[in-house]
Amino acid sequence: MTLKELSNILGLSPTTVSRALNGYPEVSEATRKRVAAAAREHGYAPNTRARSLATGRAMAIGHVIPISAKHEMVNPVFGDFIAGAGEVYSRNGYDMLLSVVPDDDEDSAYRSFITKRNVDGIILHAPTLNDPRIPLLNSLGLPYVVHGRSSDTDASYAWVDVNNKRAFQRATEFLLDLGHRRIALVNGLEHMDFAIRRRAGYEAALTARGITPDAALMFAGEMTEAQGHDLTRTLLAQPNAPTAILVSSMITAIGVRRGIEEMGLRMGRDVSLITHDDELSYFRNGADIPVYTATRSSVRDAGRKAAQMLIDIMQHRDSPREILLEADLTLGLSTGPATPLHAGTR
Amino acid sequence: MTLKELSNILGLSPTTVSRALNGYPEVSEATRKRVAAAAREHGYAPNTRARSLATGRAMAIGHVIPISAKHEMVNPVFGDFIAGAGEVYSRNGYDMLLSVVPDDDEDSAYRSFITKRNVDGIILHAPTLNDPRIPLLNSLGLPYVVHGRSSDTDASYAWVDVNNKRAFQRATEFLLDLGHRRIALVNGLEHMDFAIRRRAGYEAALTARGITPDAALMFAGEMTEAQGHDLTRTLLAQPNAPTAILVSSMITAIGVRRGIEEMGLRMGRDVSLITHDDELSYFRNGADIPVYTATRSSVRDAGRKAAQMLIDIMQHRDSPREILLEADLTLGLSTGPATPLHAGTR
DNA sequence: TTGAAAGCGCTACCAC
DNA sequence: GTGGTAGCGCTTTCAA
Repeated sequence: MTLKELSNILGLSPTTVSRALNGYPEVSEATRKRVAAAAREHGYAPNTRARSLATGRAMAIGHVIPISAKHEMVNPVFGDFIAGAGEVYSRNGYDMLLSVVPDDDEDSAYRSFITKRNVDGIILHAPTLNDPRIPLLNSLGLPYVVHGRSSDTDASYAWVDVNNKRAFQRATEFLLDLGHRRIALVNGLEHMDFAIRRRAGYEAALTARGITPDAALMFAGEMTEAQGHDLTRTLLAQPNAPTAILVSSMITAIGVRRGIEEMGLRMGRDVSLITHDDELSYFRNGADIPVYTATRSSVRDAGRKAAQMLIDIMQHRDSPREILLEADLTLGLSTGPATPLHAGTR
Repeated sequence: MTLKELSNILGLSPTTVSRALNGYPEVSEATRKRVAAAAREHGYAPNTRARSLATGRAMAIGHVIPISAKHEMVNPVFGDFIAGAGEVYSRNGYDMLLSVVPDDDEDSAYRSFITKRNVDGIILHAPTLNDPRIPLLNSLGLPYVVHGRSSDTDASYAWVDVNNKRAFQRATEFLLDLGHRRIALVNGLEHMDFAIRRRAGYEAALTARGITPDAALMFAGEMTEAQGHDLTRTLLAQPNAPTAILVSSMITAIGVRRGIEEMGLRMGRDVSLITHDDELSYFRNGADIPVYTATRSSVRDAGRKAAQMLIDIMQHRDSPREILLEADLTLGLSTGPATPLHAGTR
């Protein structure tokens, strides 16, 4: 069913039908009703391609999802972000275009979005320190919003971010309050902006209590299970092992837990683990493990906010261009002590 | 840069330039070279919208990602599947359109894809028992491939699936080999087809050893951490507790682990856990926990295969319409005994 | 081997 | 308030 066919059925011109359907004011109420009814009856919906060719707007937004070229891993938070953004898009009539590319070849994806002209805007994921894509997009002149921030960039840009620094600062403080002094940090790769901020929060909390961050307790790497496992075994086998571990990713945390298990240690008794994800919904059961954060829901919320911001930008609506979300922190109580561990405890 | 502008620069007609760029045979080699060079130089790429309006092909494929209306959770495997599919799409010039919808309102997404005519094909995710979307899509006449299968459906359809039954059968056999007799199953919701097949595998393995599946040890629910945690506590507090737990999801397994920790039990000593995900990469370290599967990579592979199959269908190419992938099983060895647990062990 | 022109389905300008 | 019509940028006959 095309606009022309529909207008023939109605005995109206395509012009009028189009106007009626698109809410133009100069159409009589009676006609509008009649047109709407006929459209519904015949299951008419405008052809997106034709419309966007005529209007010049693609009514679509592009997401470039980088995957680690090495591990072929997709960061699970993207799913949450995408879900939040998708909600807002569909409410506003936008389509979501996804482009999954190895993280060593992202530029081409952006350029292709632009030259093929099939999106009106872009969400930029996983920004790094001084991210080169920001000046690239600025020069290309395509509206965009960054999911995260990029430290050390001169360029200005619109962004939505979770307060990673504050979240990690609070988590660290929590462990300090429990008496822990040797707290390890298992972080993401530190060219990623979020990882830099998380470390900053961790260090700030330690420093505020007069503890000098110990390089031997800080790790940055790909957020895989294996990484978490291997690091944990190494860490806990040290003569001066940490009593608590702060982990930057749910996936890595699985490996960390396994490492702890393998060492024959018990969570909450021998070692405390805080993971940066919402493992908290069942905390009510009186677990003796400190539990922290809710990034999954924060990330979904960030998706909603970023999508709305981008739409506002594209439609020249005035609204904030920088949004910092708190990670909806919830901390549990631990009954576990903070005694040092020794090699070979197992 | 439009085709017309480019043709003006070259002193050729748009027709010729179009033909040269699209590999039509009647263009002279010299012209083709000249055109290609100019296109590259001026960064010309055809406007997707215009092209697809002219050809009638959208050059895009739609994915409808259902999210649990209750939990707002996105199944992490979608990320892996999408990544695999995206790879194939971009190699073949297709865009990927994502539509994230609550699982109680999926029909509208399919219909909208079709009426708006912005995709040439669809990948159907998360099929249920006798999934109504299959006849719907058959009647709509849009090419599609199912990621998974739908038991009890008369209709025929193209699909790519992982061998869930065999994977769970093997995992169960592995636990049986270790001496376990009371093995719990923490499964996904059993209107989902994959969950039905997993249970079938579990039951088949038990039955083959003369063990009658015990309804008190089988659970089906949303695959959340909380679910895994609560179930595990309940399970292990029973007088006749299981000695091993087979878990259907990486996320749920996190909760199960926590439940085990909270009960004061030790993995591999008091209880064995097998999770359906690739926790195996670091098994070489001599963990004493049985470890199983590699769905993440299988799922990515399924994404690739499904995308290719859909493209083949759309381009009327002959190829298999049903692909069953093995889950790339790797089983570790457990040193854990299979002794019964008692309430209050903690 | 190349080009002119129609048309994909829609919007938007200009008349009435 | 309604309708005619010229494009949007491309592909695809048909003619040369």
